[in-house]
Amino acid sequence: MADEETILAAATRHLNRHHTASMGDLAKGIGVSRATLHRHFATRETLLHTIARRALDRWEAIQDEAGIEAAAASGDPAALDTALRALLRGFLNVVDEHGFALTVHLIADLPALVERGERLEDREIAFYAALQRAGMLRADLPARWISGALFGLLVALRDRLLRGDVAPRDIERLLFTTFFDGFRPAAEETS
Amino acid sequence: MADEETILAAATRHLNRHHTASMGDLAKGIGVSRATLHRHFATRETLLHTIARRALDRWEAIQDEAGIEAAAASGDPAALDTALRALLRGFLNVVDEHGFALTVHLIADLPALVERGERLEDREIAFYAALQRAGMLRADLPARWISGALFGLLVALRDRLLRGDVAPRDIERLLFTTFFDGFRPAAEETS
DNA sequence: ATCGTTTGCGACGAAGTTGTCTCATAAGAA
DNA sequence: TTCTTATGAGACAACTTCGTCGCAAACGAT
Repeated sequence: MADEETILAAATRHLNRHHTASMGDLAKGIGVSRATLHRHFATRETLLHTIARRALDRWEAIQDEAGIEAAAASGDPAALDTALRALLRGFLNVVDEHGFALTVHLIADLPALVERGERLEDREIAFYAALQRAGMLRADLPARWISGALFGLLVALRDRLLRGDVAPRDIERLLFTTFFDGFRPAAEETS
Repeated sequence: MADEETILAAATRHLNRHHTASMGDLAKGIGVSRATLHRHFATRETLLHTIARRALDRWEAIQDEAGIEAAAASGDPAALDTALRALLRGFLNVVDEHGFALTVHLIADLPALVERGERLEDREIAFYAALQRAGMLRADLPARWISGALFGLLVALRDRLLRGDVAPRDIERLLFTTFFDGFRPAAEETS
């Protein structure tokens, strides 16, 4: 019953909703006793850091599976485009479990994790910069802002998902078209 | 020294950084004693709700000053465009003080505030819908998603501001162009 | 100078949380 | 079955936070 991975996922989902949940709250939400929770994670801090580490693992895996480094190195527009879309789809796959806005605060006190997060972010920003050089993304905006804006869109998407305002099958279209095109109507040839 | 408005603003800024700060932490961060803090706000809950109420006040004022209701009622494209830009600028003015992502969680336990937030959100969504009808915003996306995405962009902007990644004077341009145009490069006539 | 107000400081009990422990029970493998 | 392991329930002290209080000092207006 007590698959550690299961506990972590449940705890993450619960923390997504109630950021300040105590160990007792979490145990109840997960469906295990507080003692069991403590057997798996000696400390509340340990649990939080484990969750954060797992989120970073996922993030890194998504980047790797999308092949952003190879694509950036190649500079090939087609490869870059493919990698970008794979990256976004990877984020969408975990958008419901991982509270992106939350993760950052979970690790604020552990320099090693903070630094690892920054490395992942830098790697991603370098990828966006490559996309800009290849003409696949606007070059008149900082690559760092592209990263930040995408992050914000994912946060918003997750929020809307939680509130049931958007359907899961729509999120890919919403993210892609918003990220690429924004909200200005396509210029039409007015007759 | 103890202007209540000053205390609220300082507490808000501090909570933006440390979501779980105790009354002692807040008092220290603000620069007053814990007793004084309790004299102004009997309970931590009271303080949080006051902050949330203030955020809702600001939000409503921004909507009012932008004149989104009149613009939506008129249906006039020019008026709608003016109101939209005023709305965005209004948000930008408070983006550094108010943690948008935070506010929602502060009021989660007070139905009256939740409801008020939903009313403001609905009013804004009606405004976006009017913009869509007038052809000023894409009509192929839910107005509710427009609202959410804008929210996400503001969260991201605030985050980048806090981290010093973007300059205050750039945020208006970043927000406007991202919101309207996204990150796809403008189609160029390749020679 | 004096009075009234506000503030900081320190203390207090009440309440909640944390981490540890014990014990009885349930589950599973040999 | 029997033995091993994992679990739930409960109790425990240590710690933190909270809300309140009393008191002395600082401040401001008259």
